[in-house]
Amino acid sequence: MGDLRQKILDASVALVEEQGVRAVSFREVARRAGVSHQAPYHHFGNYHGILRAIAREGFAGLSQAMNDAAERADDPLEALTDAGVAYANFARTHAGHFRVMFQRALVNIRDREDPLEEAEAAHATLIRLAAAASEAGFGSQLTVDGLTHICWATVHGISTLLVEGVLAEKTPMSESIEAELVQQVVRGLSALLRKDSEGKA
Amino acid sequence: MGDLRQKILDASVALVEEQGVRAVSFREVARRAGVSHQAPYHHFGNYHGILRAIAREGFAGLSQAMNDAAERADDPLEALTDAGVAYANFARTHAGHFRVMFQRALVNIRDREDPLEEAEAAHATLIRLAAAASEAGFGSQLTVDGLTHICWATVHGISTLLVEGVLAEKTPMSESIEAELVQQVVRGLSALLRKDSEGKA
DNA sequence: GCGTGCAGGTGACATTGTCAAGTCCGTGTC
DNA sequence: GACACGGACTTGACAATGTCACCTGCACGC
Repeated sequence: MGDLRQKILDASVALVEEQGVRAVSFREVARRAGVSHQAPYHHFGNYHGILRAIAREGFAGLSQAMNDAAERADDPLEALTDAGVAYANFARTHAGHFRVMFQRALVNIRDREDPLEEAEAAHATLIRLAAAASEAGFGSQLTVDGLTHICWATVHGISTLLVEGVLAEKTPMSESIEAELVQQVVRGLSALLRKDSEGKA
Repeated sequence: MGDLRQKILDASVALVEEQGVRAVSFREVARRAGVSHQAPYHHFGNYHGILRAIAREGFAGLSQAMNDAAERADDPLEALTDAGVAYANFARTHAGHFRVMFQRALVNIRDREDPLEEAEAAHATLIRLAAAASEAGFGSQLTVDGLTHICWATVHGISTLLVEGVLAEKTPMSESIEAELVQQVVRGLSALLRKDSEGKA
């Protein structure tokens, strides 16, 4: 029954979601998993090991969500757009993972020895999709890099604003309103890019 | 000589900058300030009190940076754009504050009793600038809310990506490259908005 | 039969946030 | 001048945390 590892991971993610990263304690997740305070240590080495494992899981899921969404689209800009929506929706529905993935002090994605391959794969997907859209003529007044960075920044920004509840005027927002906000922002940017390419033609 | 409070605050911000929020310990900041482990308690009530004070300071600075930048511009879109650049540059140069400001588990901006006025002021500035730009015809295919959210998301996104070092291919980026990236992203979006309004005219 | 290594447990240690008392000192007020 | 008072800071204690060193089963190869 090697499922203790996963059980600990799930308990940790749930804790991050409910009370933030600070609430994740080695001993608390052990308690929730019903084992001794040293059992997690055995699987993850140390505290950062748990966070790193969460990030791995998160980036793998993010990659898959983006790729799945992009595959179903039939135009490079739409593929980029749909992947962006998928990115933000993944963040919304996996707040626990997302909070851990992008905090350098918790997980160093770019550790010289032992970089997070899952993160690099997700990054590669983004770059590939943006390059395809750029090549197809979208965002013609921007460089490839410029297009990539604008798209990433916008999608990442709406994700963090939602995950941290910054946009909520009061009390938590409903699921559907959050989903609409994502559409508004990502499709809005997409429309600007499309119009830009039309103007050129 | 009531400067202990500020000294503790500065030490805390420095710690966040260097090692992340998790490194901020009541006792460590006291040690750095050369006082007993209970001195900070006296000024801030509890651990979250320090973080809250950091957020206050941060949002006040952010507001001022945005307002100063917007004032110098002579066109509503340019004002919005310059404020966006100021937002991201404030984040870059005040990473310690920025990390604390937007984490709900650390500081609840929208606490029902005792909301962070400084944060609300910054929010109001953003809304005012976006509304002015929208009224002037920029982003004509977007609603006011849509324009606000896209701009905020993009600017906030590039800020967090830079602050957390996600964009750095390897080792820390140089100051000037980061500054260029901010310009690229924010002015890029601005250009898309301007072009959008031209098409309509 | 026996060693080896993995999965997990026990107990200890320094360190943390917080509580409950102190001490010191400047500022009224009588 | 004596005295109460409250703010600024200290000391000492407590439970909880991450980590270390070491122990217990137990499956496997030979």
